[in-house]
Amino acid sequence: MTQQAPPLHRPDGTPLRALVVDDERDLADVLTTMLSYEGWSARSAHDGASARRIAEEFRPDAVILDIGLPDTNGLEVLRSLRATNPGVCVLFLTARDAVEDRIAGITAGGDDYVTKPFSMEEVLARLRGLVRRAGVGSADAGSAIVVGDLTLDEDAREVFRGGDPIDLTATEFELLRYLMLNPRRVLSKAQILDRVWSYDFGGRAHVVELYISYLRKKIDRGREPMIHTVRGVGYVLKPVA
Amino acid sequence: MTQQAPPLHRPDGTPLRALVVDDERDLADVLTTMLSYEGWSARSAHDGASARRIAEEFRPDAVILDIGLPDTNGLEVLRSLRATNPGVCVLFLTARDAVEDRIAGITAGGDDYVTKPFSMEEVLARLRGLVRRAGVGSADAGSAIVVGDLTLDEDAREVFRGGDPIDLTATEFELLRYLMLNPRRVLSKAQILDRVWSYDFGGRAHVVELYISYLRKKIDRGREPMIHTVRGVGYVLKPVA
DNA sequence: GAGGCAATTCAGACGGTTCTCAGAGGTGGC
DNA sequence: GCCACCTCTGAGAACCGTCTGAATTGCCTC
Repeated sequence: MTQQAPPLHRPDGTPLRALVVDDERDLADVLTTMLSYEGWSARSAHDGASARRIAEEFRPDAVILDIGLPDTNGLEVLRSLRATNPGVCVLFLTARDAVEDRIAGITAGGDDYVTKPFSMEEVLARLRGLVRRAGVGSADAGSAIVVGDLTLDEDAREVFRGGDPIDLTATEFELLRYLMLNPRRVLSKAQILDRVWSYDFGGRAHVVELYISYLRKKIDRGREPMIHTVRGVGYVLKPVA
Repeated sequence: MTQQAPPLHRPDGTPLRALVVDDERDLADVLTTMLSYEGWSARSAHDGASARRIAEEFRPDAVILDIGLPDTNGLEVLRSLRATNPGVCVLFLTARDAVEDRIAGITAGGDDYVTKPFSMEEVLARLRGLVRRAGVGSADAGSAIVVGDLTLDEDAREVFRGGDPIDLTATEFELLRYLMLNPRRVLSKAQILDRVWSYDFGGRAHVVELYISYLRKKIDRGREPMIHTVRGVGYVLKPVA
């Protein structure tokens, strides 16, 4: 729900364009909607043929492509995308058990991939990374997020609080990144769950409390706290004075 | 009921449109009526089929959707809404105990949800937040409400009186927000109760007095008072000087 | 000034939320 | 295959917010 208004726009000022290609309509719709909220111009396609057609006319800067499409070979789609939109960034979606080396082959050109089921945060972060490295978006974007004396580097996967390095697990990192992308904004547990945990996660908001507690130990312990509880609502990350 | 006339209109000057989808007719009607008073163009639907039909023709900017609909799967309705009205804001209504398992995964970036039983203030605030962040309404709307030297920030859930931060509980916050949305207007206790407390609250207006007393302690103590009692009628919030 | 009613405030009970710990289960690395 | 680490579940305890009831204060009228 955040609408981060990241500096995602082309040199001419129009928003970056993303095309979502997935035959699971619900998933494609959710991704498309979310991308719109994040400042992208987003469209979706549910099969290879329409993907090709839309890509030609829409001219996306990035494509989120499920390579497990049923009607067409995902690689087919990829090839025609590349033919009509040379230089487009591609983020692959793939089932967990898909053969790893096949992925490695097709992502050679600087593309990236995410395994299903993924979290929204993961997809967005990867996409941001892709366009940043491709130099498509506005130039100023670095790979670090800064809130007060907290720094999080996406590429290096490093976190510092006032010079001290902080070791985080994967989940802790994603949670902190989400908080840092929304400083001073109170985020509900449901919101956090939706964004940081996989879309098929069945558990309840209790995990959020648990991971907030982990983060506090690593980030706030012995310091002026940055993570605050808003009882009955959620959590906020605030820079210290 | 207040008729706040917030700046809710589309670029072309017509009011924002909201569709309420709930099979509890009474509740849907109350919501629809209230939205109309608040300056929305509002309509209601009581099942999935009519929701779909109305949405297509009415083209709402926001939808309030009970995902516990009996005849249809709420998710079905959601899908067809998304298909015909891409980018529409959705505010989900859900029973308290059904919450966290089902919601996760269906809320795309900008959606939000409220658990039944809710207060009108809660629904309105969430809805305002949705359209504000989606950038649908008039552009000037920030997340802060200001009355005199009192400031209330919805996103950060922060309140300041003349620079001093003020810590409020959830109920206190909602009450103050309602007062601040109606400065200089005398609000009766019944009105406040209807608006700030859940629709199934059985208690009496005494709680309103109690919470006004809490608010005074936090906001007015040691300062020129802003909250005034109008004996036999209700309360008013006035900017000082 | 007395009486009555409205409003305020206090104190305490109750219930829900949140935090934290300990451990089970799973995953990936070696 | 074994080990280390990560993630999640469940339970208990502490904490905090909400509401009730009763006592007190203040206001208005007669």
